[in-house]
Amino acid sequence: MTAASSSIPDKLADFKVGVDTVIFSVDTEQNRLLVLLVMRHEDPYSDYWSLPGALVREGESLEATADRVLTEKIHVNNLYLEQLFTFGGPQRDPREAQNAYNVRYLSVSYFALVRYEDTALIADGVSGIAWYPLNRVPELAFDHNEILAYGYRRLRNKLEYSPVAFDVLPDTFTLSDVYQLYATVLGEDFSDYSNFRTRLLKLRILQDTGVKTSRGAGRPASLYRFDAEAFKPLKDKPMVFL
Amino acid sequence: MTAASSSIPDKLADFKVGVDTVIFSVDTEQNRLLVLLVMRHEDPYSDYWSLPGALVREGESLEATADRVLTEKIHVNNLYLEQLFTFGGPQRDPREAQNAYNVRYLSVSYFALVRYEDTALIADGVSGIAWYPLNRVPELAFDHNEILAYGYRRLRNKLEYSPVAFDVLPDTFTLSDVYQLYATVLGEDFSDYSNFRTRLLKLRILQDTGVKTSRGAGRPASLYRFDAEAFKPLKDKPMVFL
DNA sequence: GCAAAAGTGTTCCGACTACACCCATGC
DNA sequence: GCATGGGTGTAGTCGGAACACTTTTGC
Repeated sequence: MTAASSSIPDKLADFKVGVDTVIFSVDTEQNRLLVLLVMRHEDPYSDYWSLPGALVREGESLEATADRVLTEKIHVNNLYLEQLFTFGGPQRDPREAQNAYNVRYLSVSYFALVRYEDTALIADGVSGIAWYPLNRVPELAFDHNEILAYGYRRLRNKLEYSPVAFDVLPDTFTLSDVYQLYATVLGEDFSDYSNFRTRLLKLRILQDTGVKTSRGAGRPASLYRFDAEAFKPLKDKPMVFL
Repeated sequence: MTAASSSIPDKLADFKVGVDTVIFSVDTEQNRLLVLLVMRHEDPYSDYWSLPGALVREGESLEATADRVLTEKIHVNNLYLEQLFTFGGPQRDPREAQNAYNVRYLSVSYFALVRYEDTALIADGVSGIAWYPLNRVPELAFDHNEILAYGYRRLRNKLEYSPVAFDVLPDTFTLSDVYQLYATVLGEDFSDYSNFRTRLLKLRILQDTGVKTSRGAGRPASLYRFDAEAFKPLKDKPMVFL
């Protein structure tokens, strides 16, 4: 880490480190992008919605803390987890001012994408917890609106440049499932369906299982499976998905 | 990196926060990409090269700490500074084990790009400090090789998707100056010079000053100036530079 | 003249766009 | 049949890759 400069008269700051997670999910029924929020019940920002978070415990890695936040709030089967950004300016947390020991709070934010169908909110009766459609998110505690905005930017990028989508889709899925997911996150006007389809298949990372599925009216669709092996050579190559 | 053992009580960890900076520079004379390293003189990792860093002081923001590291080591005129990643697993720093109070060290890494010509290393006589060509970097202290690798990835991305290059170039420059910079960072085979030239001019973000400059043999080149106004509308748009 | 560096133009080809159109199902 | 959603094909266009060629300097 750091070379402790030999001449430091200035006092070093003491920190508690928090992990705030931006947890996204896609409601494929209603085509909405959701984000998980929890209601605060303590000062500061009591009665404000906020991103789920926790303070890092002894012996616990940052990522483990993020995992703990997730499992405390939802039962997660499959997900994608990635570090976002670290906010650490002094005075970003009002607790610092009130604190006699002058402890600072640092926030390492993580961004997660989970399967909506496989998650069950843990209703503990007391603390409110809810999926919010992204466009209806209220004013949040701390600088959480800022963190959320940054997380959303990152989600869109991830979707365009990496196959995260298949982490959140079921094992087998139709091509319009994929399209719906992309359209929900990126906006309706991101691409024509048939062109999207062509480009996606040209990547040769999807296997046609041959199985057809019929959902109401219309021609039955083929079920596809993500081929992790076929994707490997493309890993870390410059590539665009959409 | 999940280390939360269940036997540990739920005590919160106490942290000191360090800022480690990956400082890049381009030696346009010799077409080399350089990174700034400092020699450590204390345990742990005494006599190892490491990234310049410092611990965050009371009342000091993370970015201010990064700035302090820069000004302590070099006189900087123009630069680009951006947060990279936060490394915070337990046991990444050997000092943690020796420490009776069980204080953990978190490292927030920053990445900077500075003008080689405008910087002067502060030779304090004691601690070694040097520009290393990227391909000759030795084994570094802590996980600094990892941080450096990540910083290099980010530098290449920045160059391709944003006009950082013009932050490090002089006010006026020739088109091959720009090309040299890109080629040095991205590798010789990233593009043909004339195609690079065409694409760059098509962006219409460079003004031809009309002034010619002659450097030895060959036809004199036009000096261009970066037009920040013309770039504004392109800001945050999806665009590729190279 | 020749070498060296700057600057221009041209051809080829693949990718993306915008559609039109065919196919298989429920009702 | 017809509406609905799945799936295929095609013509036009844009932009990048490769490379030949011209221009202006130093020597």
